[in-house]
Amino acid sequence: MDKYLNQLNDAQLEPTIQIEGPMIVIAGAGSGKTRVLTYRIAYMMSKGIDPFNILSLTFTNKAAREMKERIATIVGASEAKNLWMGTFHSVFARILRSEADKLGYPSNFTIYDTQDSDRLIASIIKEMSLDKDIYKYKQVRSRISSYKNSLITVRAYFQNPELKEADAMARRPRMGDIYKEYVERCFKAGAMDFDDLLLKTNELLTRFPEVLAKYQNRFKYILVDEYQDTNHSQYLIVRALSDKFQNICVVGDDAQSIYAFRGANINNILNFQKDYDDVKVFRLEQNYRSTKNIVNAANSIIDKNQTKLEKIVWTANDEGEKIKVHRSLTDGDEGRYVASTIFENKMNHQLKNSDFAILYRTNAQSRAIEDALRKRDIKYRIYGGLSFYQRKEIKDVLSYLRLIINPADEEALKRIINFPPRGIGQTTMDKLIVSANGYNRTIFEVMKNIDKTDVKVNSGTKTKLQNFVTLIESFQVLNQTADVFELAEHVTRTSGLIREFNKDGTPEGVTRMENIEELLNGMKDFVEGQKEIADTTGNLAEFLEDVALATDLDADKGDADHVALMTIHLAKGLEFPYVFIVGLEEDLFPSAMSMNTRSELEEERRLFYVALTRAEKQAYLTYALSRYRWGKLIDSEPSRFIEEIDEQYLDIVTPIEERRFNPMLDADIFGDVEDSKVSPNKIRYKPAKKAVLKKGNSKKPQEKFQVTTPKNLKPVAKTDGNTNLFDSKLVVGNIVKHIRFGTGEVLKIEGKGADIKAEINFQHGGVKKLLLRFAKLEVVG
DNA sequence: CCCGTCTCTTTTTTT
DNA sequence: AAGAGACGGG
Repeated sequence: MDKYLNQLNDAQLEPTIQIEGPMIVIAGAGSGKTRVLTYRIAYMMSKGIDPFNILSLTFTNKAAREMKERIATIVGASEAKNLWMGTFHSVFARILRSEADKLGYPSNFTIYDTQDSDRLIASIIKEMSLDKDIYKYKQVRSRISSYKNSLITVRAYFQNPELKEADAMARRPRMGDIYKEYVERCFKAGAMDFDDLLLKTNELLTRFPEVLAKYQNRFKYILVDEYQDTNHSQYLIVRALSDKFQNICVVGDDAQSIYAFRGANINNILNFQKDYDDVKVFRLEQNYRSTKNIVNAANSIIDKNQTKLEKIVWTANDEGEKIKVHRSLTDGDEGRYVASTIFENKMNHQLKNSDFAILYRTNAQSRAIEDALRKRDIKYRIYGGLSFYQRKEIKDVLSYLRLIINPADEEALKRIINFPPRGIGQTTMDKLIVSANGYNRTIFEVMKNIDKTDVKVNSGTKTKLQNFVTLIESFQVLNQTADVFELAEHVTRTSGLIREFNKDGTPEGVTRMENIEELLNGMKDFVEGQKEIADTTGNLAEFLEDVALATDLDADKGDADHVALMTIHLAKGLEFPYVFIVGLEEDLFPSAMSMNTRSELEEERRLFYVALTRAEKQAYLTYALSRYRWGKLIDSEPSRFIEEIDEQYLDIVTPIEERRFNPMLDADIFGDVEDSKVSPNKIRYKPAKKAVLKKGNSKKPQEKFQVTTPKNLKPVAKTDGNTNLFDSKLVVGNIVKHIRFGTGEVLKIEGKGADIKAEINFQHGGVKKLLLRFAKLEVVG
């Protein structure tokens, strides 16, 4: 153990060997906090503390797994295995399963994901005949979510006139009724949503003192990582569990609090010292990750925030390169700049793809970057976005499995009862739902006992319903003997899913089949893996729970060498030698949704801080002057965050080739200016006085507006044939190739911006007008 | 009841 | 640009 402790500096060592009592470690970015947490747990175990008594809550399951592995190498795998480690959601889901009966839930309750919740809420709104434009299901869901995270139960809601008033003011007086119905329907379906996993844990610990005592005694030592991102519900769980022994160690960085949108309360960390007596406070301020330029630049940003704990992050590392700031004309150009910069860096410095990360504010931004990377043949992987388990075909398979272990699961049932099509339509479903609500039974029960109910359907439909029930029941029988993989294979074949996805030979159908195959392989791995672990049964319920709480980060297939693409939120806790932060534009980052209040803006700024501090050697900030958003090309202006960085740390680069003129685009952007329809000011271009744009670039931005008119331009010859022409320089006379129509000659180009059309005379198919935005054309001459 | 087509909305971030 | 809901023909 000593050999590990010797690796720590004094500031890190102190909290590592402080075992008893409440304590907080305020850990700046890159200050080695994971190492402190890891060694601290190992140290505790080396001092004889039973791992069964240690609960360690992390932000992702991946973080937990890695930490566990690391501890295993120090104290031995058999000991480390007994640690309780995981996210709030996964740890307490596990506890809830074993205590479920106390709350009236089955132990095999389903976990509803966001999509399930959305669908249920949407159908409730419909059943209640409410106006769906006023009661938007996503808004309703997030409202319900925030009630739950603040521990406002349905009863509490109705007891609080202020809440009712607030919803009534927002023109949603029925909010409470929807909430009530939603909670009841979840309960009846034997389902908990993400927020329930925390809310029900609180309920369990408050209503059953003996249960609370049991877990207090079990978890004598509690550690919470990323404490700045805990919400009220999580806060109360931690308080309750740590109340008896008060051995609570929280670690976090208020400057990296970025989850307020899902209820995280930064005050949890700011006020921790008031919550417990004699709190020991430790600060980790030396950054080991990044260069001086990066650390100092990040400090200069976070300085602009008012709400923060005082700390000084510093580094003994090299000065390093300045942060490069790059402007592009379009998001497509931005992608190409990133791709070519990665390409050059790899060549010049012998780097791997995995040395690079590209971070963005919104998932939608990945597309332009992907295109550029693909063209450069740079391997990449997208993290997050639509995760594997949320894809339609995967959710379909999983819904069958969910229904097998929990036939009450309403959302799973509704999803698959008519997929593949079985002739059970909406009309029948509506009747079933009404009846089920009337009898206070589940839909499945009503179907099963259809003759004893008041449901009026014709005999054909009745047979179809009975066949479906029989199908599911036959799966249930098989589940007694088969493992997850065998069962799922049988289900996909017998249910007709495979046939359904196979029937159209479209590329889309092929991808779907591949995904199902991947899912089955994953199940096989799961089954194999479970055989090696003694205390688990490897059953279907466990697989589904893993899947429901898996993050995309968890599913990392490891070894492949790829550039990482992800949102900044997902990048928290990670580090990369080279980091590109793209789309640094007003309304995008900071997001237009989050600049209305000071605190929202401060959260965006913390997000930027998180992004920048991921970089070890070099950071790039890029922005585009115009970008496609919801299908339209819109102008953007550089993010205020660029200006907020002390300019001594910046290097403004905008290479010549990236400033090349692009007739298709520029005809529109600049055409308006020349027509004087729009004053130059309205083109949201930073005025020259801004330091950011002045420096390092002899060509002043304003000059660009007078550069030229489209007709003066000679089209640049295309080199790579695959480019979508909208990004390129199509002119009259070009010979192009279309996937369906074959080759043809461009006769005319008309329209502006997103609506640019080309009239093309195809050899087969004659003259067509194509929207260049969509047409996949290749220039051949 | 099914399915294709059209229109409309929607996009911030995630366990 | 993609999904969800509405609509209408079969």
